[in-house]
Amino acid sequence: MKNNNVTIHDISKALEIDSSTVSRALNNSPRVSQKTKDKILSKAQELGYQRNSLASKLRTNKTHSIGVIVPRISRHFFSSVIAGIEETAFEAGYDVIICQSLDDFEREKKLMDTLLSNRVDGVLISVSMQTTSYDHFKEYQKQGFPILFFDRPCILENTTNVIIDDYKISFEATEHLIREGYQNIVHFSGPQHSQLYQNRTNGYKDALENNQIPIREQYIFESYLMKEDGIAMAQKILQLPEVDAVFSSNDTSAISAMQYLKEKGIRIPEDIAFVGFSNEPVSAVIEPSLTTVKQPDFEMGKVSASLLFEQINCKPSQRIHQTKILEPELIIRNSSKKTS
Amino acid sequence: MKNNNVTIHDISKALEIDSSTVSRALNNSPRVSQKTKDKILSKAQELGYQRNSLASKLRTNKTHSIGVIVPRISRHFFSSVIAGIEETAFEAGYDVIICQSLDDFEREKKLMDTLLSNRVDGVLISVSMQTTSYDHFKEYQKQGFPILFFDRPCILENTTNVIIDDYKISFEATEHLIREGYQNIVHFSGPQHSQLYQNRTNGYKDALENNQIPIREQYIFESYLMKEDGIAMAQKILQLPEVDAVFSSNDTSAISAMQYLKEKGIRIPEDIAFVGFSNEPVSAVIEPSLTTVKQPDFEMGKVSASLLFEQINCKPSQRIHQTKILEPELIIRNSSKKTS
DNA sequence: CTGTTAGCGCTTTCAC
DNA sequence: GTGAAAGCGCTAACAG
Repeated sequence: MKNNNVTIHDISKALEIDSSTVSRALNNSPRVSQKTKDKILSKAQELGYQRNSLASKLRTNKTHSIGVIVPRISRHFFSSVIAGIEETAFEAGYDVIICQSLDDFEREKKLMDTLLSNRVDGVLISVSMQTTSYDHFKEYQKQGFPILFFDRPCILENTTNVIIDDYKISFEATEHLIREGYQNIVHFSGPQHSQLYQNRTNGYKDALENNQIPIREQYIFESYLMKEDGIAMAQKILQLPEVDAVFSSNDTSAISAMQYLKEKGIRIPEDIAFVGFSNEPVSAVIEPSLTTVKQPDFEMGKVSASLLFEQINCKPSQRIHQTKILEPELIIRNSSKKTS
Repeated sequence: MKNNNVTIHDISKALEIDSSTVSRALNNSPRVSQKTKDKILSKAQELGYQRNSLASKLRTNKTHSIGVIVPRISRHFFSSVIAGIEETAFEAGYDVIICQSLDDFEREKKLMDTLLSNRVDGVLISVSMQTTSYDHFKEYQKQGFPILFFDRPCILENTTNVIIDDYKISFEATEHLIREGYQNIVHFSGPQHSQLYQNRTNGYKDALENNQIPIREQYIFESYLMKEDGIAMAQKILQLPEVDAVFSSNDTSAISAMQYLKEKGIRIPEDIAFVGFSNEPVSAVIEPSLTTVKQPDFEMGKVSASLLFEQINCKPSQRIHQTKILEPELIIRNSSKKTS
């Protein structure tokens, strides 16, 4: 039976080679002869040696790990971003520690703290919905700790952000519906205190205005991304008989709305057009043949991670802070032109 | 501007109190007077002290963290399990490190290694589809390291597992369809080298046999949980005109099958009954009014985490290994009785 | 190419 | 109630 606590010193003793040489061999240093390396490696194997990363991290002050904080990993958008992050991190030899804030501000702060006390080299974060104060982030950053905000940007100056052009794509999606002949377009949005959802709503509004269509506030449905909000949306939409199209910038609620309607046996008329953000695979199932907004989720992960690594490998004083804007894509599968 | 590298020694010097007392105070030891505690705490705040967990973990040989390895966090089943794990871990004061193997055996081994070298106190794992050899797990366990397998059990003796009674629920689901009048029931399954999917297929087969319905091998669709498999399934099902019901124990592929059919403009006849494992929110959207298998995902997370903590807080020699079986639920929303 | 030595930041016995 | 001192396991000058 192997012993769990084999250290380089045990190997050192067994072989009568100094522990520093053992350490070098284990790290594949060119300053150790192949012969000694082989001896050490096979002894390590034999004794069941398992490196203690804690000790090495403590000593070197480099952890080769980054933290990622997202509201919920179950949201398809975020798990795709994480896939992108992991791919880039893997190539760069970094470990990724994934955490979920559950959109809870206190939890988010606690997670930041845990990550920092574990000395991750940097953090990628999509802040919680509840987050309105960015002061503590600023504090960390001032200390030279690399933080990158993705999807939900930090409103402060001199921060690094990777975001999506929500305004533009929402404008385009809405204009698309208008061009197809729809006039009574409902907008499923998210929490309006969120910059991100505000941008989407503004894109929608401006597209209407740009086409001389009046903006009706009762056509804009706010939501807190909960199941109940989706149900409320579904109930509201039934009371607006003139509606002929939906632009959803919030699939989470759109899905529960659909689900609710289906459960009640209510069928949304075929001639109501639906344009959604295809975060969840669900939207593809709901209306796979219709227009969707394809978010650059995986790409966002890759871009964010590379930018963070740039920051990490750069002296705090020389870091360039920027806001990178990624473009979603409007995928028009077939025409949903109004027939009536 | 705060300094990133404030240690207990800096506090110690500033206050002329020994660092050991500072350490005790920071850990809220009863052996320090309230007065000194207050002084130390406020100084720590002032200097922007941030504990170095690496050092403390190294010293105490306790990390208060556990690792979780799942194939993919984007699968709804797994993110629900993780939610359960995190809830229980949080209550117990443990950190959770989430990793995805992407169903890649080599990656899984590497992740195990990383977790171990970071000295997590235990690991919860749902092994990758590719995993056929469990020897390395056994090795770790022999060394007294607590490992718990969930969802996809370890076939070896003396391991702790938390699984779902797949056979039973598949039997019940199939019998339900038979009772409703269906005879030509297709089964969407997963990789047949996986015990889990075998159990599901066996449940399906035995239900047919139990009702004197012949088992037709061409009615059983294997899948590797990839999008292409779903498409292949969809194509196959179109060539079996007598099919009147589907029992899907693999929503991932079922969804892409549905999606493919929708994209092609093919409608599955209304009188084909569908019973699925409702892991993904999608199935609820596809057929929210029909029967589904509700898996105890969140519960599985809670149960698994508690069992792991029991193992952790128990000497290796005194650990009791068991296999806990959780029961899914057949949710019959309304009758899908055959009308023809 | 290998050994000596010091120390990363923290905790914990043992004194007093 | 507080201090002195040792050491967790590893790495990195520096020396030879």
